[in-house]
Parts: sequence; structure tokens; C-alpha cells
Amino acid sequence: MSTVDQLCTQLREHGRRVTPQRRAIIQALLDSDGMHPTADQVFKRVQSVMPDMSPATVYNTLHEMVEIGELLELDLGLGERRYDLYTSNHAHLVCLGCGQVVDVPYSDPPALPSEHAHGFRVIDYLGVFRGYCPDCQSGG
Amino acid sequence: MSTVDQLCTQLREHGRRVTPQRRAIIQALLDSDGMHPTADQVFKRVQSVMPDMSPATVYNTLHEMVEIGELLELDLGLGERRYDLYTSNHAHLVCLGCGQVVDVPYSDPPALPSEHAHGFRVIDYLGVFRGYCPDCQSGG
DNA sequence: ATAGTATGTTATAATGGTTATAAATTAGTA
DNA sequence: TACTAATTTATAACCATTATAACATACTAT
Repeated sequence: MSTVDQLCTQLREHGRRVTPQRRAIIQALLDSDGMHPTADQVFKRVQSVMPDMSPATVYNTLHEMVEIGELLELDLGLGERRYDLYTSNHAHLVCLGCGQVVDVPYSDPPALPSEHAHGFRVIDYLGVFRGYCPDCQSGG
Repeated sequence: MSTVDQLCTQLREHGRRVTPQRRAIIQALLDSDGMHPTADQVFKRVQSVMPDMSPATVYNTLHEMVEIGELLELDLGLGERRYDLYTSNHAHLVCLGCGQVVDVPYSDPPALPSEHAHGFRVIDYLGVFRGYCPDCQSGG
């Protein structure tokens, strides 16, 4: 797992500046490791330690992190985006009931056969298993 | 590929009623096969043939179709949802530049190893290759 | 150290796809 | 043919996200 300093270095190496706000946001992402927080959840966590934080700064910083390739933005059809610091390549298991997201390691990273590539330059692959967690199976 | 009548029968078998509006929306989905239209694109297509159509009816009907399992709702991080009539299981290839979506047949349908299932009952799997199409590679 | 400047932060308003509401209409049924 | 629950519609509300512009600050070069 990365450290705040390592991720700040990544920001600097991509021409971005490091501010106290960004350090706090990165810290919040590290603290939320595996929880796949929404932007608002990151905001609330940072706000508890830096009360003047603006939501816009959280959105901006999350975008920066996505742009430099250190953060994954997940659109899981739940009405909000979730964020996940890049670690090893993994799929996601999503509960359609409560919205919880669990990491699933890949046994075999999938590849796009060139006959189906349509000339695309492929950047990454996202795999999502959708279903219902034990709690949401009983409830409905 | 299904017909309008077959999909209407599916609606009826799930306790839903068949209306002229729903027939027109289903027809528009069939006409858009492989184009992964947004709700608004479906609306505009239906409107050209049924001018009094309301956007709300399109949203409602698309939801019905998703609920009865005949339509796939895709959240590809492009700010809007795209719809795809269920056919064979396939992945999607998405251009991060222009937003076009292309179907990619699976060579091997992925399965979730039980040791990583966390007790989930898995409904389906979505695979998305993200990248840039030939046009968007040159442009930026 | 310091000043200069491009970058970042903030409050605020705007955006836009989607959802909620409630009155009018209609499909399916007895 | 009449009944009733489901559907359609216009309208307003929602809410995550994005745009804007004034203010503040991190980095750089002196």
C-alpha cells in the first residue's frame, strides 16, 4: 500500500502542487482502503479533521488522482461514483441491495482479442459481479 | 434477436400491462440494436413516431424492462446510462473520448470463485474495456 | 529570503440526468 | 360495459457533480 508521501510525489511528478488539503484527502483515501468511498464520504472524513474543507476541493483532487492514474473511479449504477486507490488489478463484487462493494482478486486478467478490438487502444478493464450480499438475500 | 411481441409477452408474464407507448419504446430499442442508446436517445426516437410521448414514460418503461431482466442498464462513467437488450453474454468496449460503446463477445464467461464470493448470490457479471477509438487516438 | 505567477481553494450558482408527485387516462377483467 | 388497478403525463423536485470567479497559496527564480 502507498503512503501519503508517495502519492504526493506522484502528484508533483505530474506537475501538480501538493497542498494540505490534498494531503488530507489522500490520507482519507488511505484510511478508507477497501471501503470504496463516495466523494461525499471522503469529504465528510476530511472535514472531521479539516473543518473548512470545501466539497469542490474533494471533487477536484479526486479527479487529479484519477488523471494521474493513482485512483480508480467506479461507476456501479448506484447513483454515485466510488473511489478506489489503485493496487493490484481486481474485480468488484457489488450488492444491488445495500450498495456495498467488495474487492475480488483476478485469477486471470482478461485480454481483448485483437479481432474484437476495432482499433481501440485499451487502457484498462473493469469487471463487476452484481448480486446480493447475505443480509440483502434474506431481506428481499 | 427478440421481437416486439415477444418482449411484450415477457412484460405481461411479469404482471405488467402492454400499452402503445411501451410497444413503441420496445420497437425503438430493437431499432437501436447495438447502439447502446441513452434514455434520451430512446425518447427522441420514439417521439418522432409518437409525438406526445413523455420522457417519464421512457424512464419508467426502461426500468420495467430492466426489472424483468430483458434489458441491461450500463453505467459507464459517461454521465448517463445506456441500455442494451439482453442477448448473449458479452463485454463492452468503451471509448473514453467520444463515448461510443461496442459489443465484445466473451471467449470465456468469467465466474466468481466461491472463496471470494463472501456469501453473495451473484446475478450477473459486467466487463468493460476502456480505451480510445481510432478517431480519438489521433485527436487527443 | 522574497516576489511573482501559475495553480489551488472556496463559496456559490448552475447543470443535467433522473426521480417523485398527483391528476387524468387506459388496459385488462369480470 | 363498467370497474379497478396500472399507466401516462406534465410538472416540480432531487442530488451528485461541474462551472464560475474571487481569493489564497505553492512553487520557482532571483
